[in-house]
Amino acid sequence: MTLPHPNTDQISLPIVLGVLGDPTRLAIVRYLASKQGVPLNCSQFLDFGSKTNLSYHLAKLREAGVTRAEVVGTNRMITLRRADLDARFPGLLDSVIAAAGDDPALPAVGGHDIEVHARP
Amino acid sequence: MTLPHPNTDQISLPIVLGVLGDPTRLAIVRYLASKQGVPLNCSQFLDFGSKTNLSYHLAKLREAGVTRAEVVGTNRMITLRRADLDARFPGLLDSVIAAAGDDPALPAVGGHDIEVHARP
DNA sequence: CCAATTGTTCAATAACTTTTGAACTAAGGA
DNA sequence: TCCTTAGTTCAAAAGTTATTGAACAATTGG
Repeated sequence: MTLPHPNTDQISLPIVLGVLGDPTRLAIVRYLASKQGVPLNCSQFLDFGSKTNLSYHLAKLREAGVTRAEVVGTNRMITLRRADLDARFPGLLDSVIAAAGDDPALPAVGGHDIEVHARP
Repeated sequence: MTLPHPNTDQISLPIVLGVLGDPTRLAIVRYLASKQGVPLNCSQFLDFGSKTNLSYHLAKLREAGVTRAEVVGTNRMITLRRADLDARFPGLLDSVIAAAGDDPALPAVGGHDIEVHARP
């Protein structure tokens, strides 16, 4: 019940760049980065597209090695493969995320920052 | 007789990433970077594709703001827009070029390094 | 002027990408 | 067991991208 992911050394630069060169996927990556490693399930990206469409984009990100998806019950918990990407392409992810943050043409990251344990 | 280029502030992150997510164009950018700012004409990229195909890829790079093409006689002298890209997306180009250099799946950059003034 | 060099444009084609809705699977809770 | 929630798969449609060869334009050198 585990989904296929490339090993760190199988992650390909042109594939990663191509995958990040899509506004929807870039928004997903930005959102994941803003959550500082907290895993998100697919439904939390519904602002960025339909359920079917997200399934497609999240599969692309996973197959490229940008994200990791862990099966937990009926959920796929999704995280950025930050350490793996930093090991493979030092500085790349940071500069992409920083650049995306500065670009007013891209949609602002929504949500409630990194308030993980919301108090009632 | 000047070709259209985006201004620095018009350079778009997803477009740049998408354009770099092609092995031919990534090879062109690597090769330009290895030449340290020395302008190259299109014919010097013929290892990476046919003349027609290069015209296509070089136009993509130029329109994305990754390269600059200056018309000099019948030549288009091509340079990387390093300073503009660094200003717009700090660290991005450097990390891409470094990552490309480490990736054994990509073709090695050929040519004669930065020996600009070859002595007879 | 003539020929060679440099690169573009065009049309055709093939291949890939994105998006959609309907149908589906799989786990969890009542 | 039945229903709900979470997400995938499939096929179709639409759009985009890459590649090619033939024809073209523009400059330069003889």
